[in-house]
Amino acid sequence: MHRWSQLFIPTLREAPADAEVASHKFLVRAGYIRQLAAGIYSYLFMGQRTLLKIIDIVREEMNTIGQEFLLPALHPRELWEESGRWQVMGDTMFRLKDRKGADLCLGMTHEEVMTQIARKDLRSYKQLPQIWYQIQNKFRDEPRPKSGLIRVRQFTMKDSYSFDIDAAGLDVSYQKHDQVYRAIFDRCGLKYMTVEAHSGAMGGSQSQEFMVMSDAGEDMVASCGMCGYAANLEKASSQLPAAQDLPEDGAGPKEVHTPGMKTIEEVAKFLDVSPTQKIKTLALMQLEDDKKKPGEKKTRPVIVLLRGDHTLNEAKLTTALGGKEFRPMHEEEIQRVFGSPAGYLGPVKVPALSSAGEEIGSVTQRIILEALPLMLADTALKGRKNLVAGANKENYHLKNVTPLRDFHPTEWVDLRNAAAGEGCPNCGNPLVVGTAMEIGHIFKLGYKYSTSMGLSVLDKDGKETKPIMGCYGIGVERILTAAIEQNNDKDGFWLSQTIAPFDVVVTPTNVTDANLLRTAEEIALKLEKTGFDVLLDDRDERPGVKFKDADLVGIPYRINVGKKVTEGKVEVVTRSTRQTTDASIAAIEAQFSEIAQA
RNA sequence: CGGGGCGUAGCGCAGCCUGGUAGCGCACCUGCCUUGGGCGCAGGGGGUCACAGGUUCAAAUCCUGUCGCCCCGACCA
Repeated sequence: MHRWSQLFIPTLREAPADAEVASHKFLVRAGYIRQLAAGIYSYLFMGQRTLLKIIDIVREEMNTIGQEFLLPALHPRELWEESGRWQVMGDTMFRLKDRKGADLCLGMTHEEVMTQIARKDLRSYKQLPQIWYQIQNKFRDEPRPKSGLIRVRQFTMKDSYSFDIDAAGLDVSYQKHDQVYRAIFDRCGLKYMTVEAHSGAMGGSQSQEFMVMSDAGEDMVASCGMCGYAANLEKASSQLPAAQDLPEDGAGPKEVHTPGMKTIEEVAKFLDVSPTQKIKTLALMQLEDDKKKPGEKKTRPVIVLLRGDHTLNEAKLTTALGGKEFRPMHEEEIQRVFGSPAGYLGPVKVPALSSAGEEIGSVTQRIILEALPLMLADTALKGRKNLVAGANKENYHLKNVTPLRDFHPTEWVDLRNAAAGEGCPNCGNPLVVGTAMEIGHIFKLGYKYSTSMGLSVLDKDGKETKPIMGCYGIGVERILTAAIEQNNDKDGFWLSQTIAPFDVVVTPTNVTDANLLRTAEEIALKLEKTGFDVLLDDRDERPGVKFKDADLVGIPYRINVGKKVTEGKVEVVTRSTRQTTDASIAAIEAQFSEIAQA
């Protein structure tokens, strides 16, 4: 039994001024955490106790499908050079040097180390499949840590990695994780949803995120209440109602004078057309490492065409560009490619790689083709007619612009952001867009690390084969923050009994009354014997102080030991509902067990 | 990295404009009192006013620089 009077639970009456979201305010006020630096927190008694309970659940469930490892947090540079990520990770990676001057980093994820182990000791297909996991600290020098424990620079992650002989095997490992993750989040008492996720720069592979809807989150999720479709906005698509085309006005593109009109809105209003009848032309520059000149970037113009009222989805564009970075064109680059200042850009008569599939003949020809701008048109423009676009001439726009007649995009791609109210891609029901917090992610990696780091085993036929990998993550602290975001009121928060630091706090209203204190101690001992985690609030404080603290600190039940003791009764209070039930002291084990689960 | 805000006692803040003994509430310690929703009374401890430099007889206050923290954006396997 823990006695509050002897514990360090530094509760605060007021939230720190710099806390914005509920979980941050309450974690500090309840004495769970204290800040050390931006995005770096100490976990105190109550916080650590809760996190350990979460970890117990994660471990128990993960042990049903995998084996627990513990990898180093400190990694040599060479390992990350092999996968190419020493460069890719940029400033997000914490880097340091040892006494000999050798470069090291703090692990932000562990694909490299896991693959290195697999590479050394996996020899045969007979050893597959394998699922290896660990629960460990991750270090990421985030550009902007924020919202208490929600985005931090050091945190606990359960990360697992699967190795399978083929894609069918990976499917099984992936499904196992899906099942286990659901079991974990269910047991932690979270309301969550799963969404299709952007697969990142590597493209193609399947990926699913576990999301908790919350304004404190950092992701946008589009979902359908009818058929259950849900996707991260980075990935979501939608059905659009047919847009009205303008009537043909003469033959072919026609210049119109639009003096000083630069924005879609201005031009649409001036010409009395809808933005849906306009083409939005974005001038971007793709960046790629120059193999001939290390450290320098090779550029290639990318022209993106969207319907006037749509916005570019950068994740989708990154995927379309095969994971390459991009940036907006500089003014002089726009002049060079379009021959016009920004504000009057359009696709007509701009030299770009056409989709007509030019035969790649001579070397010279290939070099020319590789230098041509890419023109990527959003699928919402497909089949449209008589649109308005910039004329690539200052103060002029073009009417009657029809795709495939007046310009030929390199490729048609889904590049736009889906928006609330648009039709679900599966069933057409209007989509809802909301804010969410990511608590887990399962991801089919494919052969990225097997290839870059040279992992192979012998198959049945004695032939070298690359195992296919998956990786799977859970943010341990995010389970706690999500739970608090979901379950709080003005006085504090309540956790599911499975993860709360204690099941119940026993509160004698006055410890100077020997009878009350003794009764409370007896109840606490009995409940502890029954299997509950019990906190006895034996502090010599007024009842109001103890009730306020009990409401604050996340414990799901409270037992008031007060004046009804003379009748042989105490009160059991459920924190979430504040429902109060009288229980008999003599039968407290049974009566409390009926309300809570032992 | 761009924009904004803030650094004064453990927490929340005032004082700064107009330079002159560093304050308030909560928390903390002692005593009395009180005991079902952050009691009351009395006494008390605690601060290099983020740091460095400058101006001045005198700097929390004015000037310059640096650092830290928060928010918005950019960024984010």
